[in-house]
Amino acid sequence: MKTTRNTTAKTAVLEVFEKSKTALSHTEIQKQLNDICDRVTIYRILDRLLNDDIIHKISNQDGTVKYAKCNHSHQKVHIHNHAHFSCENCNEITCLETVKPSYIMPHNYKVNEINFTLSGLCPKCLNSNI
Amino acid sequence: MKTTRNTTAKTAVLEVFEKSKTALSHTEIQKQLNDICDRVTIYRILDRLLNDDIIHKISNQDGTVKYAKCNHSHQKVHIHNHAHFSCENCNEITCLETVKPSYIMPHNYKVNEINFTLSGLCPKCLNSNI
DNA sequence: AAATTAACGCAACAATGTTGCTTTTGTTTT
DNA sequence: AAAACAAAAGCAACATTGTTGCGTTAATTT
Ligand SMILES: [Mn+2]
Ligand SMILES: [Mn+2]
Ligand SMILES: [Zn+2]
Ligand SMILES: [Zn+2]
Repeated sequence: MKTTRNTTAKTAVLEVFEKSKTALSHTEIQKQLNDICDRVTIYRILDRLLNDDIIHKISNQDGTVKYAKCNHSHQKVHIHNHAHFSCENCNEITCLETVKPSYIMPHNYKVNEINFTLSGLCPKCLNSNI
Repeated sequence: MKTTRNTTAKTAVLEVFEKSKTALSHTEIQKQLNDICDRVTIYRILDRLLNDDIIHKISNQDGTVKYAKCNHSHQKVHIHNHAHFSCENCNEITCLETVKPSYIMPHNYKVNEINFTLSGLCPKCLNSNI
């Protein structure tokens, strides 16, 4: 059985996530790490963290991919049913943990996951744009 | 004022969309066109069709980008508020024109657009997997 | 038919992500 | 504490996707 190790790079990446209030792209993580490791290493760390349900991936409408820490209290079954907000002005993506959409599906579909992203102006940008 | 022209390549791309029941990626379009034009040309045609609200763009959770024809009856204000379904088995993406999520947002956000993608098994794959 | 310019083809480039292979390092075992 | 083991890192090379500049082609107007 394959065990996971706590390397310095992985710890550093986790610290970056811990400090950030918003979701982060691979490039943003790399910049914050000040090149303490190779970019491939960051990709592999992200893969592991995704696999261990420590972070989740958010694909934005514009094609950018970001990652954010999961803040669930380690349930057995891990479901990401919350929405995300993408600000058109500052391009920050935040988890909206409280926003869970309700919807009616046609028959004969099996839904395993949902991805609900809203875009517009975040509170910060809305206030500064009065 | 810049006018748009009906070129053979653009007409061919539109025909591909017309024939397809599912959303198409740039690569899928290129294959169906049998290289009648350069790949850059397809990108530029897609840009124009997006701009003219003839197609809309769907970014999937896995990072793939697809496009589908808009089937609205040319309203003045164009809103894409329908959901999309992404099949984990056949990787097809379809518009769910009838599925429109309801949700409650926190204050101080201005929502301009929503992007709601569900993934799982489509009716076709669900039936063949019994 | 000639003029105009949107659109095309091609080459070059950029961003993002993946893979193979050797070396390093975290963890377990002796 | 040293040796053994294997996960993870580093590095180079490659793949995919999308963009840009520029000379040429072709759709549309005059
Ligand atoms: Mn989570
Ligand atoms: Mn539409
Ligand atoms: Zn903002
Ligand atoms: Zn399917």
